[in-house]
Amino acid sequence: MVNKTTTQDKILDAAEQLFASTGFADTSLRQITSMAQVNLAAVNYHFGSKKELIQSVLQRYLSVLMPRLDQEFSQLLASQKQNDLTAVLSVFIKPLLELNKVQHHGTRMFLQLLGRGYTDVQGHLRWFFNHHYGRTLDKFVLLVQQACPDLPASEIFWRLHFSLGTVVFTMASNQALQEIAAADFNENVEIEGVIHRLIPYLAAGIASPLTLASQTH
Amino acid sequence: MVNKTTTQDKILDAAEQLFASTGFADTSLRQITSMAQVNLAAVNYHFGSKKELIQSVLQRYLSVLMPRLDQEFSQLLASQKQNDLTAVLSVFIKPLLELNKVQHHGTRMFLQLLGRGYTDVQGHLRWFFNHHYGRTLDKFVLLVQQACPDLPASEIFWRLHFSLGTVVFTMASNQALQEIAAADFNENVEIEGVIHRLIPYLAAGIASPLTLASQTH
DNA sequence: GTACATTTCAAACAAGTGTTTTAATTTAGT
DNA sequence: ACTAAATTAAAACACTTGTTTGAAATGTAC
Repeated sequence: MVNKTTTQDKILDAAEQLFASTGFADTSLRQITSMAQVNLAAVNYHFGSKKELIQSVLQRYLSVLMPRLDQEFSQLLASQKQNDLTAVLSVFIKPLLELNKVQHHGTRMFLQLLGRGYTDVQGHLRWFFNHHYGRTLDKFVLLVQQACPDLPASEIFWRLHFSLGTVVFTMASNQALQEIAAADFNENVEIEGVIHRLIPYLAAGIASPLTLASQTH
Repeated sequence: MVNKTTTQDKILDAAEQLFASTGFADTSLRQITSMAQVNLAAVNYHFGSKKELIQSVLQRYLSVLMPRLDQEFSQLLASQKQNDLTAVLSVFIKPLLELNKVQHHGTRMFLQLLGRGYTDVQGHLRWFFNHHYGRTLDKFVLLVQQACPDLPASEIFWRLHFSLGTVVFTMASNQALQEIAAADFNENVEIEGVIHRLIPYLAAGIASPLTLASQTH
């Protein structure tokens, strides 16, 4: 037997694709099982419920990505040299692009899914993520604080969430954006190109000087 | 008879609140009509369909906001002086905050709805917006281009969408963010405060210098 | 090959959805 | 006050959703 894909994997692959393009709420189990060419009941048999299927789809990527990120963060924290913001943000690039190895269109799909996960959110995904990977996130925040010693913690909080918005939104609507860019500017940017445009934008925003306005409000 | 609120308004008020907190897809007409204390069929009678109700909820704000913005943009375009980015972005502040006059928690609700509208999007809202307010949007893009003459149009395209992501995401999760900020930093920031933190962040990101990386990808 | 556990399958289930229908009621015009 | 239009009301409709059931099929160990 060559290259036997299990029922679980067929479901995960189909679900991933449909969730990314249609969202979690607007994708039915019947769509998923039909595309995966498995029986409807297989989802509940193998994953328990739709909610657990959603988590499994994300977990397939997160379980690879997050330990890698954690390791990179720890390494940067250990090296005592002064890290600038661009360097800290660039840590994401390699681990993210390596997701293409776990699945065919790994990076793009995963980021799009992550976008969906944060916007469709009813709560359980947010909890799931913080519960499993909160420690890793803390290391990242610490690195940003070290790179921006002049910014108060509250300001960094807001700016990191602003940045999260940029990333999440860009990735959730990545496909549409790339199509527009291709049509309007004859630009064929892969996901890698978007990431490289993103980092200087984010770095400039996060490190922007404190203004009088932002202090008095 | 004093202060008679029509059925339509009762529906709009309830729908607005539920859409903002639960999203469009996850809010049922029965929830809406029950909160509004009107008959279920009233939605289809007065608005035609759920889809049209969603558009009406947004339209109540957009029909006030967009003409005001359009006027401000035209005014800036007419004045021949060199506009810097912060000035262009600041144009949004006053018209946005004036939405509080059309409804009690106007600005916050509207921005949260707008966030939902762009993330839940199945397409019809995006079309609706571009169809009605595309011209106004073009003026804004022109102003940004004038403020950043060194940036190619394609780069501006990407950075404006990055910024859109920040705004949309921040507003969609505005309530949660304010609660966290209040708990962690003893900060009680109103919507106005968030906007004033947002503008320098966005301005710095949009105007960030071109790097080698962003040019070669 | 028999026995046991795992997996697949078709069908039904219970609950929820947006929408339509038909009749009752209220409102407005003359 | 009468008539006609606009609005409200309760009920049913047609459909989709996630989940469960119980029997058939498949795989595995002895």
